[in-house]
Amino acid sequence: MGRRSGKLVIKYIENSTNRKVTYSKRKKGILKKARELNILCNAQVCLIMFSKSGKNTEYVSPSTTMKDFLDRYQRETNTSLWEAQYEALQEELRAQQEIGRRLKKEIRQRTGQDDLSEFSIEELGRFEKNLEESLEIVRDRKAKKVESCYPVPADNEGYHYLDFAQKQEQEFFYAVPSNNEGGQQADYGSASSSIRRLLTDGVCCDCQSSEITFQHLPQPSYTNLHKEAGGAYSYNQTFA
Amino acid sequence: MGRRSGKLVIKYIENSTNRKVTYSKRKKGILKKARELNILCNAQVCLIMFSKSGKNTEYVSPSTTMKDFLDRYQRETNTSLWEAQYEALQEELRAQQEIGRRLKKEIRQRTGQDDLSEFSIEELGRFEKNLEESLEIVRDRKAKKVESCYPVPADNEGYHYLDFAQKQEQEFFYAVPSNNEGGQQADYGSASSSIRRLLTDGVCCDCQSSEITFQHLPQPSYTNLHKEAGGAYSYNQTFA
DNA sequence: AACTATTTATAAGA
DNA sequence: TTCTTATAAATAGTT
Repeated sequence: MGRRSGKLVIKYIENSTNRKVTYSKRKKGILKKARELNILCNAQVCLIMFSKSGKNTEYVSPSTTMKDFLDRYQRETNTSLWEAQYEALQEELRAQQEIGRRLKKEIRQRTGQDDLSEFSIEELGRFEKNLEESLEIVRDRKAKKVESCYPVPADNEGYHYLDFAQKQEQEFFYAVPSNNEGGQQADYGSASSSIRRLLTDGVCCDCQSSEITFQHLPQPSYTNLHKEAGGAYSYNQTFA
Repeated sequence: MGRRSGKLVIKYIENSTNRKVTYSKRKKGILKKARELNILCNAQVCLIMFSKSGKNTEYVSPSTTMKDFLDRYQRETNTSLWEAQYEALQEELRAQQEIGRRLKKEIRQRTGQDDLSEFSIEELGRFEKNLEESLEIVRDRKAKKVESCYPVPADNEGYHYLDFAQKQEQEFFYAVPSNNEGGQQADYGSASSSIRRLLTDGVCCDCQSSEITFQHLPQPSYTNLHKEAGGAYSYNQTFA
């Protein structure tokens, strides 16, 4: 089209000024076409252009953002434009989830909450022995703790210590019912929360549910950022 | 343009057939414009269209792929189309790692490998009680297993069963040294690997190392797919 | 899917 | 750049 005799040959415009003018005019034209296509046919259109000098112009049909548009593009074309960047991360996440699953199962098995039928008699025996050893360690620790908190006084005072220790035994080991009905909610300071809950509830922390929730984990800060970021790619109305 | 008296009003075409025809014609037209803009002005153009029915058509200037084009778009517009997703994944990974860390610590504490000094006497007492309960459960399971594997015969044969069970006790509980020096490497079939290793090694699976590796995790199948998919975004020359 | 009257886009000129 | 306008190109309505 235009004021010329004969068909226009589509070929790179060498003259810089002419090329720029043509780019400007045609850019305006194609943007208009994109918008018309959207209105006439209710089509969703995304158009991004970089001029030779690098300046970019974009159009995305209204009621969508560039990000949403490209998300849809990926979904519906069954392709992935950026999965490569996430691949390693996703794999790592899967591995970590698997680790968590196994660890939870191990704890459930250790606390008798989970099925032990898959183990042989021999294995159960070893497990039993292992628990006995753990029990031994804990008892030893407790004894040492008692000793350090309430050091054994001079020989002639020995009676008092033993008396106290026995009293403690009774209080500590039998005061809390096995199902912890009415168990107290004391502040246990810095010790690991899972063991804390174990100690108060008598069952493993979160192994009962399939998902562990750490309310005190830092909440991701991108949750809102993400929504806001969406607007950044919206329709840049360059044409009249 | 077209065979009509007066200017064309840009408005949604209600008639389905007309709309489809118009979409087809104008889609062809805008793709031609996109290619011409690329050739005439050496502009890089990306055009994606979704028809109302969802069918998509795309164009990317040659010598680029859709991915490269959008990478450039992000770089040069200083925007990020998928950073939010990346960060979400990273956050999720961090959370899972934290979960794993806590679970591992819990297991180490349960097996007496980890420091228990942070616990009070009272807590250690509860922990002890919990271990005793677990031990009870495991012993009960083992007893049931023995019973099911070697059912108690008629009353007058009872002696044989008890005799056998006692023999088992000795074999299972005292045959393996506490540090498992020279422990056997029997095949334990389908039971969970962490408990397996616990049973054979006498220590918690992988809690000693900071990272657990599961060589038998299913490898992601998309790894190669993705590379191949890359070509899918290249220039789709729809027009003549 | 073609045809073609007409509108629309735009190349060249100012 | 923007306007003007002659002309090519696109396409709406029709077959």
